[in-house]
Amino acid sequence: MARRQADPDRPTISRVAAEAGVSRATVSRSFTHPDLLLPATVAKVREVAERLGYVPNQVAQALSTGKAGNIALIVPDIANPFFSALMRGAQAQAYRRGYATFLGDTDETEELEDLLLGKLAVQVDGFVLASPRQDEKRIRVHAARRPLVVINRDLEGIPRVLVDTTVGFAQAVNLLADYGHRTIAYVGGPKSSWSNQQRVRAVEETAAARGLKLVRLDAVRPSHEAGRDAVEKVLRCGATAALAVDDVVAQGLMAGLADRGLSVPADFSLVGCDNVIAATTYPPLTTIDALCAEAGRTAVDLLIDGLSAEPPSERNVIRGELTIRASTGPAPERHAAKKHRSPAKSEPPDVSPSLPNRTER
Amino acid sequence: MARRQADPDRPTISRVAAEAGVSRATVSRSFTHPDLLLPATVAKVREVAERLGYVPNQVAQALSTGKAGNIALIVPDIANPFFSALMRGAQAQAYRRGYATFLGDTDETEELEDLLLGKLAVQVDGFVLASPRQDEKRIRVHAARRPLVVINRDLEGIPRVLVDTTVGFAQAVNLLADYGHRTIAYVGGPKSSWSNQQRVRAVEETAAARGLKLVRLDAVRPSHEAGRDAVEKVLRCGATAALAVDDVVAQGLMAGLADRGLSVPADFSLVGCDNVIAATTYPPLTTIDALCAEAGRTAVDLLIDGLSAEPPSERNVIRGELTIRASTGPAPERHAAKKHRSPAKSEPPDVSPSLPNRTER
DNA sequence: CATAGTCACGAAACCGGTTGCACGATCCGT
DNA sequence: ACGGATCGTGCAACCGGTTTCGTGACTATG
Repeated sequence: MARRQADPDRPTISRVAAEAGVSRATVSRSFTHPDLLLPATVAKVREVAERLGYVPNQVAQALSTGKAGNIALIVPDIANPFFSALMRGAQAQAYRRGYATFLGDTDETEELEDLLLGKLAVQVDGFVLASPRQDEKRIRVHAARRPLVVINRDLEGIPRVLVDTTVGFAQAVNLLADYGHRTIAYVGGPKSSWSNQQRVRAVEETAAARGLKLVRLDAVRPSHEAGRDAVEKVLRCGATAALAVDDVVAQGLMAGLADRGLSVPADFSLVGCDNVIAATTYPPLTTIDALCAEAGRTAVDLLIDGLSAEPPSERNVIRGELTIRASTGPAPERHAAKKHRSPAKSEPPDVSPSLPNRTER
Repeated sequence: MARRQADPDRPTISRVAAEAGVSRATVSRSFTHPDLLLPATVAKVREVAERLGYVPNQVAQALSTGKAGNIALIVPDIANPFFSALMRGAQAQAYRRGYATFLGDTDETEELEDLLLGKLAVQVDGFVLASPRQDEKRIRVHAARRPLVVINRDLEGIPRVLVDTTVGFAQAVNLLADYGHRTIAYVGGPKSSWSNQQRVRAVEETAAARGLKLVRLDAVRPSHEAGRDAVEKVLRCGATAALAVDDVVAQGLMAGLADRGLSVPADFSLVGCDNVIAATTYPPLTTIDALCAEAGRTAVDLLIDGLSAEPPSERNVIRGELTIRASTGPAPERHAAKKHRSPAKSEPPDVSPSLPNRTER
């Protein structure tokens, strides 16, 4: 026996019980069900516990009760600012509600996602799974074993929070149309991404409605390089504006355009999505706010609420709206695009009928 | 009794033992000390376990052995790309070595840092504490209770990994001097940040050695806004180049300069630090590579190695070197700074001779 | 062929909590 | 004054593993 406990002087429930002259059960109850005891008893136990610096051992509690007091957050890529922001919101909320957070980075692979969900299962009371890359079947298997809230994937029967950017993308396409752009491009992300599919659809529909020519390009992994590499194709097809699946790709596009001597928004207009690095680029990106932090927070609330009560409202939609900054402007005059150097001082057209009034910066 | 276990059909060691016709002890040993058993027995148990889908319950193991199989990663701000990158490296390495990772975001406050270290202590075998904001005393208290590896703070007696950017900053100052800049600015970060202190010193020394005038500005929190806001002061003091405590601040400076119609590097040169968003700005930032992922990985290795063997090498220095990109160039001609529009195609001067060799501490 | 020494395995204690049940004390009604 | 609730607390089982110690079988030795 006597495997050494790592923290040797940490008092246990037995020590407190002995010191206070009560049983271990009473000490336990003083903390978990004080209403069952005499106030005087509770006070005495608490006093002794305080003096000894006793803190219940969470691992033992977890084993005994089956409640770990932990949740896990599984994301495809920590370094992607969208997920960083989401994690930040989620972790803070979990902490506020007394839960500690495990972190899993799946490196955008299904295998790791599956493995992590399996490995962490015992240690947590539930999962927040952001933008899963895995197929639906496996997700359902995991959801059956442990409470699980999904972010940005629409799975019937599983509690989920969805950031609806369709309205935002429609607004963006309308903005570009109002600005006189006739050919626009959409630079997309992974096929398996629900967000991407949703955005594609919104852009296609609105472009059709406004009679715009739309060119679709797909980036396998949504990265800066992917954006930069897409520029050539975008320009070749004659587009004068592009919408990107996220801000990172949009920033990549911006760099690629700058490399070719094109300036934004004078020569080309750009719209991102997420609003997470959008304010820090130059020029600041017009983008659809994905309310990442709120999504993370909501997912955690949903999960934790669902642990005590019955599973909560299943489909929670957060609507992201367009935030207009400086990367969008009037279409350049035809065939005068290159080396056109007027700072585009013209005001945005009055697009109010088709636009929200939210015009930051 | 019968507090309900959350995962009802998960087989336990007893079920496996019964099914295999052996005792629980034997099942346990089949996994932890197979050398003590007959190969045939091990094979049989393994087979049954496999069939039942048995996986040892990590919580029970933790309680019994005192080894949790978890580590915690405490950072001041998840959303800061430097820490994102670091976490990515750390988490991946922990996973590779069979450890799960807790995540703590301290929101740049000492209090949360202290609280998180306390709360998580039972659940983890050790901590990686990145860029602590807390005072040394408290850190030592925590280090005494649990193995702890610090990143970017030089605390005698505590295993630590330090990203030494002094050489890189010296190289950067020399580069600027060679380019003909006479007045340069350093835009710093939090006082409590070891990295910042170290960088200040390197810049001061090298600037003095090269006879440059140096202006120091401090940003309380290293953010984009802080960088942007610093531009006015920087310009007012006549600097033609600036070094920033990190890439985020540098990017903020870039935006502020652009707002004033100044272009980089033609009118002003800029150097960042970390090399984490540096390649994605436009123009790409000259920066000092802080090898974030490597730092995270090293810290985790140090920590885990230290759990079995005796505490490892204490002071581990990773040297970050200058990465020259496009944000640095020749100093503009005097009083001709504004609206100067030559793309500065000149090659960087050869900076090697004036570089210091190893300026540690 | 008796005895000591190995070896593989099982019984049971233990990690540090929680909780069902029993028991004794107090309180109440009649 | 007595019987039955009610209440506060302790006993002991339990969560699911690990590990010490002991035991019986088998082997080696004299």
